[in-house]
Amino acid sequence: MQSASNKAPQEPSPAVIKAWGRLIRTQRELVARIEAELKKAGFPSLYWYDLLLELKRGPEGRLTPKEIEEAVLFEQYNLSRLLDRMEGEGLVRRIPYPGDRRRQLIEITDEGRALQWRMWAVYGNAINQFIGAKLTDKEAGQLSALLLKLLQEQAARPDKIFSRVE
Amino acid sequence: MQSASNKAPQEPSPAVIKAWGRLIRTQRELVARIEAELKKAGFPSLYWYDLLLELKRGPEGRLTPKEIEEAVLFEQYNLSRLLDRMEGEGLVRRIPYPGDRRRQLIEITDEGRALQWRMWAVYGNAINQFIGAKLTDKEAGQLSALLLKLLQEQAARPDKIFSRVE
DNA sequence: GACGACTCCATGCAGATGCATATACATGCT
DNA sequence: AGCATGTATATGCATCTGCATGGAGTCGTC
Repeated sequence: MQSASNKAPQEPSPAVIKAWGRLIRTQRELVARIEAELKKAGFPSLYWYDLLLELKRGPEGRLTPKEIEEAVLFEQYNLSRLLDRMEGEGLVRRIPYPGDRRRQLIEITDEGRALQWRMWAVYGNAINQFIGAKLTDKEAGQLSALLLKLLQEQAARPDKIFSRVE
Repeated sequence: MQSASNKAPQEPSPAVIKAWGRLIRTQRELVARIEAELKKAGFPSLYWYDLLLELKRGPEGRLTPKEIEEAVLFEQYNLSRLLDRMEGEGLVRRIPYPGDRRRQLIEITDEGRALQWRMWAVYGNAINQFIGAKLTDKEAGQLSALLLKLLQEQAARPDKIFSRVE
């Protein structure tokens, strides 16, 4: 019985360890470089950008905080305060959610849209420089596919199922 | 003249944008999951682990702060204070650097080694669960190779060189 | 329609981070 | 030697984050 489902700690294979190390390091490095570009241009951080972009894509430029949380992987308390700041800068607006007074809708303002747009000029350029210049489109596709596998839930493990006759 | 080397902002290709999005998101998600495992087991964050591991690998378990900075991509001021805390916990020790009194050597203590070891039981298991279970070793190798390309400096762009006759 | 359980968002407080700058030492130039 | 310049680490202060908890509103059940 080789595939016991108990909790015995499993040493990952060297290839897996290496891939994880590279993943964490590459992301940190690239984020640092890109953030530096944004800062150099006088813009706020990537989090602000992600949030603005997500809102812009939402129906009528609106999403609930809960939706934003999932979309950009933010902590609830953190998002709440980020929205305070962004509202203070006039980038978003809190409006009541019809039919449920616990919730609210966050709406991107014209100013918010404009900022997202201006940031993209810098951000897109940085992506191009730090990623586009290093990978062909084909390689980028392979990378996407591999990363997708990491995000996917263990889909009921169809492997070995065939061995369970009946 | 299609490959001008001026600074005109270049829109990255869709494949590249997608790859970048996946990279940033996958890393955040996996780090969050792994950090959650560590916390659940009562351990400090991955930064502490990385630092301890790096020290352990250094000659006699010692590195200068400068070396650590590069190895784990920490900000200087940040590292300085992290070392305060870790020293307070008895995990590392600051010792003078022979021949240069500006510098210092950070030495991992037995306690530090022990913590790194205990954390690995949880960390390794998490890596196995979140990465090892999703990728074959071959795929992990491909992922490593692609990520490596992203970290490598632009090696003198040998493409298109052949078109410059003479 | 009232109570308990739950969901959504906000917030007080402690601790961590970013930024600018300080401190201490080293090194090179004249 | 003396001074300007550079390198290594620390720190004051403002801001941001994490954690626990609070307050308001909803929903199901009786």
